[in-house]
Amino acid sequence: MCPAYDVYEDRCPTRLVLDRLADKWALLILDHLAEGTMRFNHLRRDIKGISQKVLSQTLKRLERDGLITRTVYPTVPVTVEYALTPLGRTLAQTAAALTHWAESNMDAILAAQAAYDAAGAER
Amino acid sequence: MCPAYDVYEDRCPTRLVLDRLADKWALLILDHLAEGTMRFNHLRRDIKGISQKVLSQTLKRLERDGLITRTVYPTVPVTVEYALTPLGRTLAQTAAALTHWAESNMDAILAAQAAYDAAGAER
DNA sequence: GAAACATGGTTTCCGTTAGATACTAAGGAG
DNA sequence: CTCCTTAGTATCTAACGGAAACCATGTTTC
Repeated sequence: MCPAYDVYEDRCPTRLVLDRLADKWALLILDHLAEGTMRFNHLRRDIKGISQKVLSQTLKRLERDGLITRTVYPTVPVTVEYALTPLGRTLAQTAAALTHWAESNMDAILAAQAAYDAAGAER
Repeated sequence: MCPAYDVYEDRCPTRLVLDRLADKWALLILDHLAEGTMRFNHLRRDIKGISQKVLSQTLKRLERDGLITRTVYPTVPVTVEYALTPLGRTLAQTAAALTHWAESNMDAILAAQAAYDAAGAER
């Protein structure tokens, strides 16, 4: 047991959570669901490049963690809606900070990579 | 090209960055380096459970992205120090938000998982 | 003089995972 | 009768991560 949770400890449960949060697709899904309730194929279309399997798996994990809700409507064909829980909404804000950081600092990173690769090529 | 960067676009470079940031080990390393300059084995000891290979690879990627610096001192045995760059420091703040979220919301997530698993077992 | 220890890695192997693709069920449109 | 939609599951393969061994180098120990 961890008296106080500590992500640096190997067996601390926070590690399990960090494993889940530190996932590109989970962050994108949470970030996107912050805009409102969405259906499976809607998410699949908007989050370009995600496969059906990974989307399905990631949604299931997020539901298990209590971050999103999954509501099935018995229409034909069946309709399934995903929405953030209050807990998920707090995390989505943090996730948004990460995606914003990425969008804001892209240029600096691309420049650093170019400089690094150029220095490496000279050797 | 993305006129404005957009993480939802498949080929946008922000996706590459998000891939890198959304990595458990990278987040922990950045978060830990925020406390100050550190050497290889120091990081390895503090971040419990990380393997040498993964630590080495992750440090290399972070250096290439311009987030950390790597300084070699020709002592015996050789000393290598890692430190955050100014860019890395801004990201470390965001990373800290994630690890803090994990530590703060552990209980809620564990409870959600238990409830989910209990409901699933009944079926 | 060989053996052990410290540093900061690289190499090798193996198992899990992710991604691509194809398929399912169940009704509606053409 | 065939194709379209919905929300997934099944299957196969390629890539990735972790464990452990190995490397170079110099100092200390036996």
